Amino acid sequence: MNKNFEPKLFEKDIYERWCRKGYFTPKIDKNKRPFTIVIPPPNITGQLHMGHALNNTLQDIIIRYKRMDGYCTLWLPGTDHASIATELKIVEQIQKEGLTKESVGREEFLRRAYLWKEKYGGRIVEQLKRLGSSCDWTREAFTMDEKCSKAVREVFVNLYEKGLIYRGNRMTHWCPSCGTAISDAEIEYEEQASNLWHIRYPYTDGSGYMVVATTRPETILGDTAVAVNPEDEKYKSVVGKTMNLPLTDRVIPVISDEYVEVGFGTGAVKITPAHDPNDFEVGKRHNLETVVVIDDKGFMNENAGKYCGMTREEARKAIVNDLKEAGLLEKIEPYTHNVGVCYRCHTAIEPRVCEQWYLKMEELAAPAIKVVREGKTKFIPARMEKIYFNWMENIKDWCISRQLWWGHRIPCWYCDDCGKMTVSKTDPDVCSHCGSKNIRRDEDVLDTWFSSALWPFSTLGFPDKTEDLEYFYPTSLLVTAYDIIFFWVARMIFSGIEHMGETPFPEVLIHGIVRDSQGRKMSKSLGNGVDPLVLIDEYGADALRYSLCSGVAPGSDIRYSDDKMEAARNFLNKLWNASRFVSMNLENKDVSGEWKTLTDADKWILTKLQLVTAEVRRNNDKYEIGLALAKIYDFVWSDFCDWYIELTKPVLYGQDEEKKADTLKVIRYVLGEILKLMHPFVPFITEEIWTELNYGETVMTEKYPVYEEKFVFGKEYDEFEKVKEIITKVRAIRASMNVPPTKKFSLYLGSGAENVLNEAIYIEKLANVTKVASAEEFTSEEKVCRAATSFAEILIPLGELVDFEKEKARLAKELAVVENEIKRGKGMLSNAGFMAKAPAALVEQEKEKLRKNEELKERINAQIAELL
RNA sequence: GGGAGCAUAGCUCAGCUGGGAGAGCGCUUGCCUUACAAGCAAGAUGUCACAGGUUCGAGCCCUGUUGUUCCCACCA
Repeated sequence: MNKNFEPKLFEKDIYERWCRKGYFTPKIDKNKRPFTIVIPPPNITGQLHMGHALNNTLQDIIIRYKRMDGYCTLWLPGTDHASIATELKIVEQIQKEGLTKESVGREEFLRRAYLWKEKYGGRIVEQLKRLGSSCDWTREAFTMDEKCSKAVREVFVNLYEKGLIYRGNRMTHWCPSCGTAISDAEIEYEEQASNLWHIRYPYTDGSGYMVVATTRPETILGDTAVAVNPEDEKYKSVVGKTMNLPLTDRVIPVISDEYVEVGFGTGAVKITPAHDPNDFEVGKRHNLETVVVIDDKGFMNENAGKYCGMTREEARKAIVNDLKEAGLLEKIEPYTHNVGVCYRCHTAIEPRVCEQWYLKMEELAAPAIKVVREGKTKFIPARMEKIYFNWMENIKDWCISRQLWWGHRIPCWYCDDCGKMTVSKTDPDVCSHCGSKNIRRDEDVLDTWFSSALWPFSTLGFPDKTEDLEYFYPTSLLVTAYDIIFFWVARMIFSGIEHMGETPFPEVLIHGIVRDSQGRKMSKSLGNGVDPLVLIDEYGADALRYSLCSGVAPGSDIRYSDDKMEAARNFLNKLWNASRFVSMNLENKDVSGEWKTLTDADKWILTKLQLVTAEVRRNNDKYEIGLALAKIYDFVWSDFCDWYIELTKPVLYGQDEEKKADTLKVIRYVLGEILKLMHPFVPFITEEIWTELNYGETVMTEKYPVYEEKFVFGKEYDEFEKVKEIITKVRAIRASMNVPPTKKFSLYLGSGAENVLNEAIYIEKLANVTKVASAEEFTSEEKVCRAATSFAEILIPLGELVDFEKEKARLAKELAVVENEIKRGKGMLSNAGFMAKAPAALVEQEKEKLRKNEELKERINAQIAELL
């Protein structure tokens, strides 16, 4: 084995071997319980970022743990076609050739998109592999593959036939840059510093003007009324009057509507039904005309007169200018407000009235709320359910059509003769209503999330009743970040219930996002992103996995830092070297067969191993990955390396061959259990050591360790804790007395430490003393340093090295600590309330503690007396 | 406007059903001890944000306050 842990040397080979051996592919076994996770499919346009790394590491840890724990595990991977994102890439490519999307046509566009997908769509998959993800690649899916497309079509038609999917002419969020409608969930709000422009609207009767405040002067051209609150005294007399709409020759009325808030702005609101959702509603109530002035690309249209052809921004400037010149601009007030932007391209959303497809949500949401209320789907942590309920209970109909080409084309045909729609699972040749051949297919595609919503069953073969669907659905767990609870989790839940009759997963593990070392979100614009692939190159996939998961708690964000990467790498290096120690000692040794006799040190580590195994399992079962890792870290570094390995040295470097063989068997066994315990978290290094030390073909398919009563030795464990205490005490004295490491001395143990004398060999080696004997044997006149442990006194003849002042100070300090403890204990035990109400075991424990402390105090006092 | 999270060592964070404050990094001191200096040993460091309350007992439970981060809604 190499002196240092160098993951580059083996990660790739190991992953290839796992794939080749088919370890990731489950064999359906009705006698086993399935455990299924479907991957949150990354976009084909995506590159692995830290969020993916965290998300997939968590899934891999859980799936590897369950696999080792005897489940028939399936981690089903795949990718998402990412309608808008991919379409933008292709458009960009086409533009580079000086062409446009329209000029190349739909067919050619799609051909190019598929080519692009073939070429780049697999990038992220390869990157997931580098993380060690144990996905079943034989079942890899793609939201636009045949299987998933069939499911989409089936679901669309069923929902349409049930009347849940409908076409409607409504106010829609429109992204002028992407050129498509988007759903409510796809809008983000950004706070932007802007102005409230106060504009004078002159009355037609020449009786002056009314001042209207707006944040969007460019929409003036689309105004069809000005509204005031009916209760507003200020305006009661003007309702019904008409006014000249500035910069146009149109005349609009003053109307009254509850929507207007008295006291905000000027109390008068210009109404632009075509370009504002609230105004649209007002317009409907008052039968106002809808004048569209901005087109689908964000340019002013022919209704905008001289401003036609300008962008929204240019028009705003020009209009404000013209208003100023016309003397109609009362004032400009700085104003900060939230502007809705497209979550993909961050362009300001333009609300627009247009014909789109919608999914009626009320009926679908109700049972989806119910399953979570009833605990049939649990969010971990539970507080995430509030986010879910808040969204589901206020849900609006979902706009599912997109004016794009890359995606699932809506299976609806319009008849040019009878004008009716044909919606069908198979492509029709004729109109299903009149039989006409003059039918055209809808141009639009479905929202990407429409197909993602079906992911837990579309990937398993739905609508066909496949063996996979039968066995693996419902899946067992979904692991995702909180930012896509609305986009994805909620929609999968109602889709699963609607189409499969069952919630798609009983548990949803929500994790946070990865931030930079200062707690900021990683973003392209800040340039603070960290590339997980670079980290894998530098530190190895295991170190990345470890650093992402140590200290991770469900639902909370984590910070990335180089320090954490180094800490992870150091820990793995520690494991590596511990294994190297075992490996070197095993050379040319026969360790087959059972061990014969166990030393107390062996029993101590075996007991400790059982305790940590039980705890790690408990944490794993609750998906408390961070806690499990912390316990493993402690056990491996402190107990195994710092104590047990050191304890084996006196034996391994000694002459007793039989003892040596037994010790080797124990250390080899404990290391093997460690490798199994750690494998789900750091799969590569554990596999490398496993095969390097000839434990077997792979650790991946080993049984995850269980707590074994037969390896728990309570008495010896307690006894050995005493040995450790003595060693620690002697080392501390050596340090505080400035005794050089080369200076050796003897050690005498007082009454209470009789049993510990049997373990002298360990104390000699680890505390660096020449001999350990009973205090009764100490007869020398030499100056001696006395110290107290919790169970006995110890004597160290240090001769001239004993410094009375230092000794006095040390003992005084120890005395103070003990006296404080005694005070605390006495306080508790003399408290009537405590004695009456505290559990009996606790009272006993306190009594025992007090007794021990009083003994300790006596010992220290005796030492102080001795000193004087 | 509605809701949620967080506040513990210099930094990053653990702390399970209330019962003597923890880890990593950093810091101090001494060590190249034949697994590992990416290491070993020994240390120092806390008004558990603040104010009340419940309790025999509160970092943990309740109420309020402050600071901070986020989500939802979106009034021109």
